Amino acid sequence: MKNSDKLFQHYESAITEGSLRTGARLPSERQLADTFAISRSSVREVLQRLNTQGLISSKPGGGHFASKAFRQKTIEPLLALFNHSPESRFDLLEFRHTMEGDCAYYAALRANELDRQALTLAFQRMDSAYQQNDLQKSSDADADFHLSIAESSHNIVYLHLMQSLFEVVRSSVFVNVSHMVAREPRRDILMRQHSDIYDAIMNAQPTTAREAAHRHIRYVEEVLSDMRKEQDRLERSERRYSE
Amino acid sequence: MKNSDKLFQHYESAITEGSLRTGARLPSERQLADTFAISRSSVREVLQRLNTQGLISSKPGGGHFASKAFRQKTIEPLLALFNHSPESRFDLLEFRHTMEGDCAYYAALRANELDRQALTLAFQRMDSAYQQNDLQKSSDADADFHLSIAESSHNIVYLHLMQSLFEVVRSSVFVNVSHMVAREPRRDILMRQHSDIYDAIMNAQPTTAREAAHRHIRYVEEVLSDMRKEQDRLERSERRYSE
DNA sequence: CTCTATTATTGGTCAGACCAAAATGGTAGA
DNA sequence: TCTACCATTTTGGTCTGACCAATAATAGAG
Repeated sequence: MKNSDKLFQHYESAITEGSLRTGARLPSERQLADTFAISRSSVREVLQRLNTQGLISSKPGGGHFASKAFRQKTIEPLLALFNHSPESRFDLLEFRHTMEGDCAYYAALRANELDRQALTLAFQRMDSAYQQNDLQKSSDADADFHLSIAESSHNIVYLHLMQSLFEVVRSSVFVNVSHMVAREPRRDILMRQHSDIYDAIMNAQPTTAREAAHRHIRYVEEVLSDMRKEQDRLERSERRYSE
Repeated sequence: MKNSDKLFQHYESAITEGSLRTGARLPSERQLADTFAISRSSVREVLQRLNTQGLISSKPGGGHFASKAFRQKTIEPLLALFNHSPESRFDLLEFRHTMEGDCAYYAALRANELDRQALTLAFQRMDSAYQQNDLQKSSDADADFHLSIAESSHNIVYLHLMQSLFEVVRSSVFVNVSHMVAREPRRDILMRQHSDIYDAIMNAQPTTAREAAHRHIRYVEEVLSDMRKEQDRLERSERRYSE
């Protein structure tokens, strides 16, 4: 156990446990170095670590201050990716194109009676959510529907990945379905596509199911691409006005 | 924007996006300080930050390495699954069947000159490893080859998942290639399949590449299935003797 | 007492040094 | 030819002392 770790641990627990109230100022770097009997360089490295964990914030010339103790859970790797390279969203869709197709294929091939019941339930919930025009509920039900398909595929890897992906999608505003269904024609088209996938699986037609899933993802891809262009235009016009 | 942030950002994205492979070694602190024109202290503070984010791990006297813990998190639950329900290995192969096909497809579609060079290098290394009959080296080179394909696909999600999967494969004894290549005819067949994929990508024939990849995975599936039956027989006979 | 200008303190950065662990390379021996 | 061992170099970890710019504290002028 390194000596500097003692300092880190001390303040980590002090802040997360609340014994250091938010906004409280830490001793100066030189003082910390003195009291903990380590060099200032080491102190600074510890402070940097606390900083990246969001436990403190630093002001040049001012000091280091305990900040809100919310410890951000380690970011989901894929999510981290999305946050600072937005174009990767289309990479995700490209991958979903691959995956959802085969997933639906295997689901149509293997779904048993229990799977069919669960799938039907998810489908009906999604249908009513769409008709109620409840964006949040629609989005959740949509995810549930796709997850049910993954479960019906009886392949643990597909299920696991689908869960992870929707975790990402849920927290990524852009890819979220809720923005797509705002316009009615889109909503109907989407629902029709879902219905196609559902029917193919229930009728045990693997190839048809795969094709329906492909069509679905391709459409989502198109809509998102359109939305992106729209947003770009919007931003450009805003820039024009602010100049 | 601090100057040292450039360094942080550089390696943060490099690791999350996968352009730095798991376990890859970063330049030494002194060298980083030199190339980024900042002091070694600042470099160290950045490295500490990367460290607390779990992006790198450091060994005294050794170096700083792109951490595998990061990617493992995506797949951790999957890994646990593998260990105590062996039949899920075939689920993994089923998924690879889906993924590697399209991955090769996009690689053939998009590989640029740099990708081709890397791919060629990986292919040659794998070839010589197979011929030397070095099981460990073959297995590593095999993974490298498939990773190079994922890189050539220019899709971050594919790359990320492929890396994660091989992390699993590496730690799962069974699916490891090394057990397959023990028999010479299999080795030759595998190498021939790899060669097919390689050629298709280099000749920019997406559909051919996808089919070659499918054949490859299907063969792996068969071999593993045979090996499993063999092992079952072995265990049964052992039980007979021990009774 | 208020406002301002000076001073001290603080974080941010740098350069140079030393240590111990680890990797490297070469050499002697089998 | 290959292997085991040792010396050298490289690397991360730590320390010291210095300088700058932003901030906070203080003293002095009004």
